[in-house]
Amino acid sequence: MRGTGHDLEGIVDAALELLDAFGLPDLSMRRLATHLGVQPSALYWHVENKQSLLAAVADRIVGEAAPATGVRETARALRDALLSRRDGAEVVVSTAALSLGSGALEARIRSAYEAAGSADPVRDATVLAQFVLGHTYLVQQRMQAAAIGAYDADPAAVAAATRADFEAGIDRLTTP
Amino acid sequence: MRGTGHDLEGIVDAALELLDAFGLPDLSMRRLATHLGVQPSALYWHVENKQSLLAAVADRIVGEAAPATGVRETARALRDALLSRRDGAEVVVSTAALSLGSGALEARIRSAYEAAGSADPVRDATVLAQFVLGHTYLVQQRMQAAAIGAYDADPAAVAAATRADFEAGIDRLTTP
DNA sequence: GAGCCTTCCTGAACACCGTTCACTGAACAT
DNA sequence: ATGTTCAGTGAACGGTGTTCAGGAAGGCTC
Repeated sequence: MRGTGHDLEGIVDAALELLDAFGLPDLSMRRLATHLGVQPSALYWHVENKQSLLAAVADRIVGEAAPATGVRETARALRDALLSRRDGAEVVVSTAALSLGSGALEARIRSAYEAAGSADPVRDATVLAQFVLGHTYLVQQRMQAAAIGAYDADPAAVAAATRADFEAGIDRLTTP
Repeated sequence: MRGTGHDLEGIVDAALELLDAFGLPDLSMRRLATHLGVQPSALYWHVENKQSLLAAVADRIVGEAAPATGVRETARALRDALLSRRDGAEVVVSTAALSLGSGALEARIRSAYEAAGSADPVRDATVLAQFVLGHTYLVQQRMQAAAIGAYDADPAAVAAATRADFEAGIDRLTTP
């Protein structure tokens, strides 16, 4: 059903729904196809790979980050964007080499540094992007672990504590 | 054949060999079993999961980092340890929640901070560990991409440039 | 020495996975 | 009418992690 007219955008939409609902490990091409009312092989008309599909998903996640002015604000907006989708950080990081979903992320940080008059915006952006991605990946992993099993219970407390960690990090990294 | 006497340590050894030889995506339980001259199901007597196996591998990778004194030196030693194994950073990061392979990594950084008389060693260690892991993961990904296809050719040049990025990062993060 | 219990492994199966490929319609252009 | 392009089907291929009943071998106790 749903007959005709699937394009890459619609597929990415569906993938994001499944991602939020079931998480990255359970986001399979077969599941995605079923969700779109289509045979799995049909996806390969629109998409070359699962990898490239995930890259498109990563680009969308990064692209949905709220606009912001200033380096710190940009970093916060990007962190929030990754955290707003289940396994968002993992998707973006794992497709960083091709996407460049993290290329887009780094580019946004870089232009913020340029606007702020940095002496070496490329290096500054590289370093800050590495911190943002590492931090967010580990935080999200920990939040999921807290949601499932034991660890240290309350995810809200985890969110607050990690937010403070993040502020400490960008504070050190953005004050020369 | 090879009859009796496989323990977790030997399995981790074999897994590390396969990791270096073929990379993480091609490190399957079946391949690992074949490499040990054993049926795949035999592995599950020694190991609960593939995940927990990878966690043990991650612990080993981190544990092999050279001893070092000082925060910066510790961070460098850990980065080198992750880079010395193919896909080492990915293995450590992806098993961070359970391992805690990154727990061990963070603990080493923390004690370095304590020895240096940090006011808040826990937060400092968390932040620096997040940077080290994010940086190393992305660097290793890029180096592999450079080794395979295009990107920007020479891996040695990539190594030098990323090393400078790393120094810039730990410099900012370790000077209050 | 006989029986048992623990340790380690086999062999087969289950339910998936990403991906390929020949083929089929429908829509549109000539 | 005819041919081309778009979009999707259905079946298959080789691989994956994991489970489970069973079996062989060594050490313990009676």
